[in-house]
Amino acid sequence: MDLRREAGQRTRDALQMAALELLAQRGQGGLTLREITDLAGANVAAVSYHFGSLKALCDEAIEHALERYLDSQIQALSSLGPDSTLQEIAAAFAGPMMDALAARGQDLAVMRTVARVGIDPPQGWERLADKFDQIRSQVLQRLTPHLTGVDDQELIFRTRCAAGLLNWLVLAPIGAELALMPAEQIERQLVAVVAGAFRGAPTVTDLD
Amino acid sequence: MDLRREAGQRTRDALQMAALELLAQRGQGGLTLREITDLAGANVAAVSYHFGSLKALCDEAIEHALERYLDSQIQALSSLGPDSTLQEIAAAFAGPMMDALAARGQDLAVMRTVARVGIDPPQGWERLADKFDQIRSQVLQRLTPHLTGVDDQELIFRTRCAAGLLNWLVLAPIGAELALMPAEQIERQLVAVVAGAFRGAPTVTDLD
DNA sequence: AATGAACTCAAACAACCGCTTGAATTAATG
DNA sequence: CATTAATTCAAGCGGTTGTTTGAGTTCATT
Repeated sequence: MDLRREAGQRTRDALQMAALELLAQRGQGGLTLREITDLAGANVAAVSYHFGSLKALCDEAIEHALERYLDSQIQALSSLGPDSTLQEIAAAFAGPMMDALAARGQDLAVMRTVARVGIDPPQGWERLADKFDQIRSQVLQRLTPHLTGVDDQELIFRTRCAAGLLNWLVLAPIGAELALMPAEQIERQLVAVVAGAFRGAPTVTDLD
Repeated sequence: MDLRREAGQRTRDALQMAALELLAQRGQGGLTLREITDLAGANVAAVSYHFGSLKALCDEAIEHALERYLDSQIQALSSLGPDSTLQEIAAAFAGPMMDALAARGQDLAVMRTVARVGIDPPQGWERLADKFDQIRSQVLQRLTPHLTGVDDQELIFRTRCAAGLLNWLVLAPIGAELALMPAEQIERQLVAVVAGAFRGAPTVTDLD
């Protein structure tokens, strides 16, 4: 029982990759069993055989993509020094998304899928809630020294705004334009915007 | 020929409103002919009779919503004084979205539909390109005096980031949480973030 | 009252949906 | 070589999709 199982795993992976690609393009409701199997070069029955149902396949692909993204962001944030600047924090926060935009390929599909999940959350996403918490607390911890006058609730709000901004960039057609810019230019301008959103510009000027 | 035509217009409007509501909830691919007609209290054939097809109905509802939003934002921006602060510009820019979040109702459906259009653009959106240009040039004109060291391309980039941030807030589930906050708190925190994104936080500190 | 246009309706249409089935294929095991 | 289990396949299942059709209803006009 070797070659058969390897072949099975291969079609399993191909199905999951095809599902991810279509999920990134059109979201959960916009894909079809036949589309996936055609793209993967498999038979329609392979989905039921390997995953049980189309929904189970999509759930697994989404959760896999989401976990992959969260881990990369956690790693980027935890590699920051203890006295990092606002721009360094922003660069770490936006890093995975920027890298995906520059690399195109499968990473971009992962990012697009993650971003779509932010709009239409799947049902099992609570299973990854601790990783979200981990990211949030890390960002909060790094951000607090730079924004002493801002309470935690507002810092979380700004972090979610920054995350939403990034998700938008990879999802909207502007992302295609972005990918044409030199990577260093994307990096510079994006870090400036994200750091600016973190810092904010309150009406009552209580900044340092 | 009076009462009959009025009744016809009534079901036409009901269909368009139902389509808008479902478009806001689930996007272009996630709605069904029967769902729309059920919500509107009409027969399935009414769609073909009044609009020709489901797609034509959706296109009309989307374009109507988009035009309504663009006009409200143009009006908000043009009511700004000549020497408005960064926060006032941000408030005008985010105004329509904030108002919709506070009002709930049909305006929110318009905003959600507009935001979804930003991700999956309909084919006829070029017809409104001049209104997009109008908004962009107005924002640029207001923003330039505050950010003398930043070129137009980067200002446009920051504007699109700010727009994406707003779109994200009305689309993502965080929007539901936002609506629970006091309107003044939303206003204050959102203006701070948008103005912060406009201002940016470049690594080379060339701010005033 | 009769005509005719504007509109609505239940029923049906082909096409496609996700999913299942039983046979065929493949490769490890006795 | 015969057996057995894992995988693939074409074909078909009931159900739903968007759209069409022709009869029926409603109301202004004659």
